[in-house]
Amino acid sequence: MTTVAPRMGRPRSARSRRAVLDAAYAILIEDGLQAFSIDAVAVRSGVARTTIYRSWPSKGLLAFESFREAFETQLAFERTASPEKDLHALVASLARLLSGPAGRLATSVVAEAQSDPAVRTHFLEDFSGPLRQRSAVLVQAGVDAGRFRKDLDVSRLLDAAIGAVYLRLLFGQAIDQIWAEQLSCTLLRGCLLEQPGP
Amino acid sequence: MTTVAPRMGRPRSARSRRAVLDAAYAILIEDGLQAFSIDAVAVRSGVARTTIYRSWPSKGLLAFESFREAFETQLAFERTASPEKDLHALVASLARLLSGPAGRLATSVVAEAQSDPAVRTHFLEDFSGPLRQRSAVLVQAGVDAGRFRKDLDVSRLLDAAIGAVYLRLLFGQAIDQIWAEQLSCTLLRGCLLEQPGP
DNA sequence: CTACATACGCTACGATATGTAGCGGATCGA
DNA sequence: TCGATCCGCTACATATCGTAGCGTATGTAG
Repeated sequence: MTTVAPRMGRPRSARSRRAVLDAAYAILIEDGLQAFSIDAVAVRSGVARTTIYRSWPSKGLLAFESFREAFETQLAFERTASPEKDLHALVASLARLLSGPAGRLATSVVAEAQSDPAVRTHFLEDFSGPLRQRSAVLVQAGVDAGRFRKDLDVSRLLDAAIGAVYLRLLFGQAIDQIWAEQLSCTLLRGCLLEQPGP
Repeated sequence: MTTVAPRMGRPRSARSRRAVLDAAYAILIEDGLQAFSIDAVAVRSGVARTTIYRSWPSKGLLAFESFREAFETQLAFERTASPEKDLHALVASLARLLSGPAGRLATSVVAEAQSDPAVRTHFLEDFSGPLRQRSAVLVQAGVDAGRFRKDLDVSRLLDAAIGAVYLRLLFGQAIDQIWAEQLSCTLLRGCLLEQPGP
């Protein structure tokens, strides 16, 4: 990706960088992964193709950086007095975010990751991992507070929650708030100590 | 895909068809999606490139048909006296199947589906849909038998179960039987009427 | 202010893949 | 045998990739 190390000579153009990322975003949103190529980004951004190659070694990593910008991880990691509500809010905000432009970018990145190991690595380490970590803390707090089962497998719960969202995303099915609520409810029943009434 | 309508004249060569599908399978398994192209399949199979185009309009649909063959849907849809065990068995068999070659093919197909609507449609209608339908019947049987909550949202439960498996698959994490057991346990706690002891 | 290091835009090139067209010969059903 | 269709082959046009080299622009260090 972009090197952070200080360099000599002329620095990279911030305007070009912006133009490229904006063009990549627009193409992925408007025309989809199929229309996404370094060539297309070069034309749309007005930046020379060779210049793009200097900053991004592959279209996959360019897509990832565009995705990362769009996904300004403002998920609901707030911890309130109610772990149940926190989980509802977490799933709901994830669903809301991925039902928008960021979701479309995410599908492209995941697809690219299947043929580009570098994309997979960045996606896991720079994005999915930290996000999952914060989610785990939230759920674990519910366990520690005695509201969730002591032996709850937080990791599997997150596999299920996050996986469900991605599943619908990748298969082009709508992700609305009702669906999110239903999902978190279904998952939550597996977390609560008290049994819901008949 | 392959037309079923009876035709006049010389029929399509079964040997060529086999060689193409075998080559596609081998390339996807051994070298991955990145190395998968009509060209590569033509070289490996010994079948002319133009001949391949006559049967498969895109590499995505070729990958899908190869996947479909590999995934000889022998999942555990058996219905025993224990809905819990049935669900465990279902998740376990799905995990076992996708942890093998079929899983690698699946990632390729899902990736292709992100840029090829035809692949997505076929995947959903010819594969995922029917499979999900059968799974739903199994889970619903547990509800009807009074072993699962009456108000269980079967559809969301399947989103979670299937999504979790795909999530790990797409991100290259191991899918073993222990993981599958943990997953179905976590999900099941949300299905049982009786509360597990403390 | 000058010198240097690097980025930029441009052109060009070779490699690979896509998808189509047409030909002669092969192979099946009627 | 006849006709329809398929197969393998060659050829072609287009697209994308990734790299190299050139002259010029634009920063920073001294």
